[in-house]
Amino acid sequence: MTDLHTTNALRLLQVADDFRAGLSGEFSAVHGISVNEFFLLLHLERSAANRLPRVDLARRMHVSASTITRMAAPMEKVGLVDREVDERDARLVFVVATDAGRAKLSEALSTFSKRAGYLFDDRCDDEELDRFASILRRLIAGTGDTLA
Amino acid sequence: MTDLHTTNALRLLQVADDFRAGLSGEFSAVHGISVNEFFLLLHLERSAANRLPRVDLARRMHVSASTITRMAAPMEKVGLVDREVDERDARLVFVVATDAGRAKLSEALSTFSKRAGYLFDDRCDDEELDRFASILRRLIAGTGDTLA
DNA sequence: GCTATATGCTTGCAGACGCAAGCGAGTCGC
DNA sequence: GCGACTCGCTTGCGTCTGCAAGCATATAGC
Repeated sequence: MTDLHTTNALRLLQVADDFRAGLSGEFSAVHGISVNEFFLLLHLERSAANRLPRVDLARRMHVSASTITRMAAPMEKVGLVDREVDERDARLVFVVATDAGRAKLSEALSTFSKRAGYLFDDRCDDEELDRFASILRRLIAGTGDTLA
Repeated sequence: MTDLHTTNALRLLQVADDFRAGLSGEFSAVHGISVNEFFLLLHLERSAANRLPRVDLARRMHVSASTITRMAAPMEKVGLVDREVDERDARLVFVVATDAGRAKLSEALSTFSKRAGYLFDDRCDDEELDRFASILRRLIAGTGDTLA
């Protein structure tokens, strides 16, 4: 039908969509956050001092700067993140994870891991898992932001 | 940091997002369609008679029925798809690909394959590609709709 | 045949997002 | 210093999407 590259890309997108759709439901029901909010918190945790400028978050998350502004606002209200202005450069506004934010991330991450387990367990042995991770790592390379 | 299942799932989502973001720009610029419209056409092509009930499309594409309604309308206007009502059951409204729709899909698919080539080429050898495809196929299994 | 229920589709409304414009803050050249 | 440019953030507007309600059609029980 089509070449292997194409088939792999199609399957990749489909698996990712399926997984994300499953996550979305459980996240909003159990943790009260969206998948994007989860990733925002995760990016913060993986960063230097639990904080990132808004423009950095936007680039890492493949969303526009305005989306970060509008995502952060309600999260500040609920106390998941705080707002910090850089002392040197007043243009930079950091999104910083609060203790509550890190706790929420931790809960959500365990849900994430559980579903990741459902996805891979009984479908891959350990060696395949390693190879899979190795390939994915190379496919990410070039974007810069690691996250995993 | 975290177990391999989790790492793989995170990387999977990230690679898929990166790839989809890249596609999105080229699709709208070169072919004048969105990524979702591309997938709609692809699902039709992969189906029995180049046509599917709207509710089926919705399930396969992980979107709501209303989204299909609103996606199909402008595509009918442009002539990419047609509308057919089932003779036996007047509730079923099929979305059917026109010749123009299949041609558009063919163009877009070549763009898709090109980008899939960029993604995998020089990063995986043939054996890895096979293993990758094998794993992804198993990860999809269970949803029913194949697509690839 | 008639009512009750289920199914597929569409529409009103609200939420999330991108783009472009606007504003404040920093930097460079003079 | 001072103007011109750049950069980060926010806001207005249009688009896309999901959810819930409504409508039309089909099916089951009587």
